[in-house]
Amino acid sequence: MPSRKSNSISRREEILEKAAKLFRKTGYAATTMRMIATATGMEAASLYNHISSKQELLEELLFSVASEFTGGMDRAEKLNAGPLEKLEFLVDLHIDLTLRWPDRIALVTGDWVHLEEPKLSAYTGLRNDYEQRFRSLITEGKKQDEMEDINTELGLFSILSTLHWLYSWLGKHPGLETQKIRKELKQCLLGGLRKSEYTK
Amino acid sequence: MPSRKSNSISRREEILEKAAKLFRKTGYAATTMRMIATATGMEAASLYNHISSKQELLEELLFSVASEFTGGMDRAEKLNAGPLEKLEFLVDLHIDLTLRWPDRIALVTGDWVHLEEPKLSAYTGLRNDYEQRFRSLITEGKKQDEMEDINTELGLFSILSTLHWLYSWLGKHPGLETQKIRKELKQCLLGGLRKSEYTK
DNA sequence: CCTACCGATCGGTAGG
DNA sequence: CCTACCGATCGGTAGG
Repeated sequence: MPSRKSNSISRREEILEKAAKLFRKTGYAATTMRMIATATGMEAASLYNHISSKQELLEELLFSVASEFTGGMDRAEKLNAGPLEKLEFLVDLHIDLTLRWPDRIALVTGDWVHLEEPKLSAYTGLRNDYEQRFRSLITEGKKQDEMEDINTELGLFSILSTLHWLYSWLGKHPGLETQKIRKELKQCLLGGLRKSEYTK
Repeated sequence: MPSRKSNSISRREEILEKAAKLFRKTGYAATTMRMIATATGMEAASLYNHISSKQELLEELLFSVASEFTGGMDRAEKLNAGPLEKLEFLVDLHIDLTLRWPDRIALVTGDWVHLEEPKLSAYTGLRNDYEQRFRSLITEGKKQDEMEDINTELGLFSILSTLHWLYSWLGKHPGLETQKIRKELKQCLLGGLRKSEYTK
C-alpha cells in the first residue's frame, strides 16, 4: 500500500509537467484546466484532488525554478575564482537548468506576470536578488580589471536576455548542447566585455 | 465635417495604442475588451464601431511592427558598407523602433502565439525571412573575415534575443538612450564576434 | 476519479 | 456611442 501515496505524488508531478508544457505553448491565461486534464488523462474536476487551483500550478512551477537559480548563484559565489570565471559558471548553470526544465524555464520569460499577490512580490524579490548578485560580479570584474569599462546595466541586460531565451533556441536546435557550444556561447556573451588580455 | 472622419481614424489609433499597452502588461489572453473599453473611455460594445474583433487588434499591432522591420532590413542591405556595419545599422534600427513603439514591440516577444491562422503563418513567415537575412549578414561577415568563426546560429540568437528584450530594459532605464549607450550595446552584442583588428 | 453543475465572465451582436 | 443581452466557456465545488 505504499503505492497509494507514491502514485499520488507522481500524479501531481505529472500534472505539473503537463501544465508547464501547455503554459509554455499556449500561455497561462489561455490554458484551461480542461486542457491540462485531457493531457493527464482525467476530467477537469479530478485535477482538484491533486492540486488546489490553477494559480498553485504556476506558483510551484516558477518557485521551483527560482530556487534552483538561487542555489546555483550560492555555489558560484563560493567558487575560488575571479568574477569572470564565476560568470562563466553561471552561463553553464543556465544551460544546465534549461536542459533539465525547458518548459518551466520558458515561464520565466513572460508568464510570471500572472502570479497573484503576495506570491508575485515574493517572486520578483527573488528575481531582483539574483540580478543584483549577477550585477555585483560584473562590477567586481571591472574593478579587478578583468573586464572592459562598459555600462554595468547594459552588460547585465545583454547577458541575461540571451540566457533567458536559451530555452527557445535549445528547443529548436536539439543535440547542439556540446562543449563547443558552451564555449562559444560564453564567447558571444562575455567576449565583448572581457579585456583582450584575458581571452583564453 | 472632415472632423468626423479624422476623429474616427484617430479614435481607432487610440484604441490600438491602449490595447498594445494592456496586452503588454496583462497579456493578450488575459486582457478583456472591457479593459480596453475603459482605457479608451467607452463601453465594450462601442469598440466594435471601430474594430471588428480582438484578434484584429493583435494582427494590426504585430504586422505594423513586422513591416517596419522588413523595411529597415531593406535599407540595411542597400547600404554601401561591409556586413559588420550593416549589423550595426540593424542594432540602431531595433533601438529606434523600440523607442517609437515600446508596447507593440513587447508583443513580438510572446503574444504573437495568439495570432490565429492564416495570419499566424504569415507572421512567422515574415519573421523567418527577417532572421534569414540577419543570418546571411553574419555568414558574410565571417566569409569576409570581419568576424570570428563562431557558430552562426549561436551568434544570431545571442544578438536577436537581446534586441528583442530591449523594450523591457529601455522601459526601466528611461533617458538612457544616448550615443554612448548605442555604442556600448554594439560592443556587447558584436564585440564577441568581431575580429580584434576590426575594433574601432 | 467521475457526473453534474454553478456563478462569473468572456467576446461579440441587435437595435437604436 | 449606449443599453440590453446572448451563447459559450471558464475555474472551481458538491457529492458520491
